[in-house]
Amino acid sequence: MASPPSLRETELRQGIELLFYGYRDFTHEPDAMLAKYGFGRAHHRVIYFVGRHPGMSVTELLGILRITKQSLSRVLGQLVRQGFVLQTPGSRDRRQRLLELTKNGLALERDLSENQRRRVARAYREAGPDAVEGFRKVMLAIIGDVADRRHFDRETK
Amino acid sequence: MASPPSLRETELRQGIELLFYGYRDFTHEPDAMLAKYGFGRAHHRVIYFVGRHPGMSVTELLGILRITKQSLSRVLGQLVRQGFVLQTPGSRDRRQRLLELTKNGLALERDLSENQRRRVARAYREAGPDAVEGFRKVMLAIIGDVADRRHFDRETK
DNA sequence: GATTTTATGTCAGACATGTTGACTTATTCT
DNA sequence: AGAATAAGTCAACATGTCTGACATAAAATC
Repeated sequence: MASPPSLRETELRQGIELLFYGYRDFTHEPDAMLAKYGFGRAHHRVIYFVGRHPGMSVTELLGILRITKQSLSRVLGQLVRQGFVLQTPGSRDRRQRLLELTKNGLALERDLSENQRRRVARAYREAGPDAVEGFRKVMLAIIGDVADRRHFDRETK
Repeated sequence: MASPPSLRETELRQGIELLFYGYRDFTHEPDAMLAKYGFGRAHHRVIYFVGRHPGMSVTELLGILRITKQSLSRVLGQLVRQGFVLQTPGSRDRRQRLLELTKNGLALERDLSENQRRRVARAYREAGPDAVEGFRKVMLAIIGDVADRRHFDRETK
């Protein structure tokens, strides 16, 4: 038989599994809601980040999502054609297509995020403020990209 | 203009984004490693859980992954044919195909998980023991399925 | 012992999401 | 004028997921 795992290894394995199960359950219900519109998780991500950063450019969105523009193009095109996202040429740089949610897009965003907000809110309430602070610390440290960590610094604004 | 988000909403939105960025970065490097074998994230999950629960049945694995058997079948079939997973009929119930990793499978599992273990280890070290305890509490509370939460109760064994 | 349920596998077809590569258009920068 | 940038488009393909239908073997039940 192999030697039993050390306490440390057990701890790390638990961390890995918490992330797996947590993310699986975190995305499950929104996925089901999106399916009713014929959309998938990719649409949710676009709607979420456009809602978060109204007036952002396509390039900025690509930088957050880390997918190719061809992948984005399909999803974004559907959302624009179906009236959830509006594109307007940038005034400073007219090559840009600045993105924002339409009224319908805002409603869908609220609907989708509401579910995740509720889940996170429940978890935060159950776990308590100190645990929340610990959760934030660990998740921030898991995020490898320093630029991404910065999203969370000034974000009390 | 819309009213500014409450502190509580900002907090919840941060939680949502921490999970998005965290999971994206958590899976990014293993995904790249798997691509070299022509495998994807689904293969990783199978290898991981079979390694964690040697001798588990296909039904048990389906219960953890929450995908259909047709989806699993393709991934599992590749892993079996390429000699990473071994199937043996159950002795008690000979309908079952009990799953375990081969020598190659074990090596691949170590290779893949090592990356994630390192990332989690670094995050745990940076954040400190109290933060880790908080992280565990919050993630457990995010996991909706009570049966899944139970994985983590007795898991110090 | 006959019937039903369970565990697993398989085939076929579809869809969502992602990739690479090549090319176009409009605009801005040098 | 020429190079670089922002965005879009077309084509082809890989992966992972799904539904639906059906097959086989073994176990459980009536």
